[in-house]
Amino acid sequence: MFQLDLKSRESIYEQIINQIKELIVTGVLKEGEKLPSVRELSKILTVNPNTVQKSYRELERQGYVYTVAGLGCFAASLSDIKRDEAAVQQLVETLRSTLRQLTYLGFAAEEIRSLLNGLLREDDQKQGERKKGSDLS
Amino acid sequence: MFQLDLKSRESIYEQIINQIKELIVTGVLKEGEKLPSVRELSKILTVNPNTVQKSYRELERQGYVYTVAGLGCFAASLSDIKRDEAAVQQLVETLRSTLRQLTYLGFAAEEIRSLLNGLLREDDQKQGERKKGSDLS
Amino acid sequence: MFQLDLKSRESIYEQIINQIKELIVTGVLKEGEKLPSVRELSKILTVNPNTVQKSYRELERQGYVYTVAGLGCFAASLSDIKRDEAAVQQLVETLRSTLRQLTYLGFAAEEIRSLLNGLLREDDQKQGERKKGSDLS
Amino acid sequence: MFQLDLKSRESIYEQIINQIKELIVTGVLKEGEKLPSVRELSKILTVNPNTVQKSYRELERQGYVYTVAGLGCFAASLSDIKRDEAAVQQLVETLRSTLRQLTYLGFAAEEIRSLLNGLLREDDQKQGERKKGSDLS
DNA sequence: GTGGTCTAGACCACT
DNA sequence: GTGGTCTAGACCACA
Repeated sequence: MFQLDLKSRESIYEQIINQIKELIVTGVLKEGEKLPSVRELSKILTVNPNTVQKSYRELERQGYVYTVAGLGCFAASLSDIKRDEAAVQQLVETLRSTLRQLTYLGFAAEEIRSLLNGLLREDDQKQGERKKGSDLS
Repeated sequence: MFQLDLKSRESIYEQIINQIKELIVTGVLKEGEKLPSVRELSKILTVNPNTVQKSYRELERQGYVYTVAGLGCFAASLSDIKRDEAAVQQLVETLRSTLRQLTYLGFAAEEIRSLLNGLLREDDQKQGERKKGSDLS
Repeated sequence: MFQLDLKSRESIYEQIINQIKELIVTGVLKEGEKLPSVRELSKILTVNPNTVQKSYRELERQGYVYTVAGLGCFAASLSDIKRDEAAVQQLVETLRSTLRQLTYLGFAAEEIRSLLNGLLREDDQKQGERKKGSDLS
Repeated sequence: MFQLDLKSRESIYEQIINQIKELIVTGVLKEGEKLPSVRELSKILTVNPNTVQKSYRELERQGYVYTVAGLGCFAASLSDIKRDEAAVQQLVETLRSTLRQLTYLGFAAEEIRSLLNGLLREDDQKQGERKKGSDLS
C-alpha cells in the first residue's frame, strides 16, 4: 500500500501525505472509508506514530480526511478538499521556479515543452481518463 | 540588483544562487564580468557573509562562475554551465510532484495545460526570443 | 430525532447531551417523559452504548434527567436543572476566549456586536419568546 | 511575558498561540520584530521545545508570524493575518453553542445580554480604544 | 481500541 | 546559533 523512501529529500510525513492524497483522489480510498489508525500505519511503515499523526493532521487541515477522536480517521468527500488559493499560488510559484532552473541549465523551450508533455501524459494515464488529454495550446 | 524575500520558503542562499543564475543566463552579467565580492554582496543584502560564500561556491561547482584567488569571482561562459544529470533529474521529479499536487487539488488536465502554457510564454518573453514558442502537444 | 455530525470537532457524547438538553428545555421532552433506553438510542444513532451511557450519566449529574432503576431515564422538571457555577464560569471563559479570537482576526467591535445580536435573535426565536429581545447595550 | 496555566483545559500550545496572537494584535510585538527562539521560549516556559515549535508553526500557518530557517521567527504585518472563512465559521459556531448552553442553564435572554455587554467592554478596554464602543443593536 | 498532547532526547540544513 | 524533522517513550479523554 505504501512506499516510503527514507533517502528521499521529501520528508517522511510529506511522503505519507502525498501517498494518501493519491489514494483518495484516485478513488482507491472512497468517501467515508476508514484509514489505518495512526498506530497501525506507524507499525506498517516502521515510523514513529507522531510522524503519521502529523501527516493525518495536515490531511485533515486540507480537507482530505476527517477525524473522529476515539474512532479514527476517514476519507472525506472529494468536494471537501480545500482549494486553498495560497497553496495553489505556491505550487504555481514552484512550477515557475523549476521551469526557470531548467532554462538556466540550458534546456531549450522545445525540450521543456516535450518534457512537460511527457509528464502530462503520465498523469493522464494515472488518472485513468478515458478521453485523450488535449495538447497544450 | 537583488530582491531577497525573507518570508519565502526558499532559503536565502538558494535565492542568491537563482538570482545570479538569472543575471548570467539573461546576459546581464556577461562572460568574464566580475561579481561583487562576498563581503560587498553580504553588506548589500544585509546577510551573513557565510551565506553569500555558500552561494558562490555552489555557483562555481555548477560552472556558472569561476573564482580567481585574490581577484574575485567572475561570470563564466554560458557553454561552461554543467548540465548536471542529477540536478536535471531532481528538477523533473519536482515538476512531476508539483503537477500531481495540482491534480490532487482538483485541477483538470485542461487547466494545468493552460497554466503551463502561460508560464512558458512568460519564459519565452524573458529570454527575449523572437520566434513565438509553440504550444505543448 | 437526533442529528449527529461525526465530522464535528464536538465529541459524540457532548452532541448527544446538547441535543437532549435542547429537547428538554424547549419542552419537546416534557417533565416525566421517558427517554429511549441506552440500547435503543445507541442503535438509533449507531453509536457505542457506552457513549450514550456516558451522556445519560452527565445529564443526570446536571439535573436534566433522573434515572429509575429498572424503569429507565426520565426528563426532569426544568426547575431541577442545576445552575452549576463552575459550568457557568467555564462557559463565560469560552465566550471571552472566542470573542478575543474574533478581534485577533481583525473583527471590529461593531462587527462582533452585530454578529452577537444576530445570534441572540436566533435564540429568541428558538425559545419562542413573544416579547422582542432588547439589544445589547 | 507569558502566563501558562498547566491546569487549564486549553492545551499548552494553544495558550502559547493565543498569548502571542495577543502580543502581536495589541502591537506589543511590532511587525518584523523577532520572537524568542523556539529553544529560548521553551526554557522560559519550562516546556518542551516541540511544544513551542508546534505553536510557532500554527501561528505561521495563520499568518501571524513568518519564519526564516536559521534566523528565527518574526512578527508579520497585521494585514497578513488570514481571515480564514472556515476559522471564522467555527468561532461563530462556538459562540452559538455556548450561548445556547447558557440558556439551557436557565439564563434569561436579558442576563445573557448584560453578560455579553460586560465582556465586550473588557475587550474595548484591552484594545485601548479611545472611542467608546457602541452598544449592540 | 482511537486520536491528541506532551516530554526528552537526537540529527540535519541553513545563517 | 536558528528552525525542521524524527524517534521513543508517556498520559489523557473518548468510543
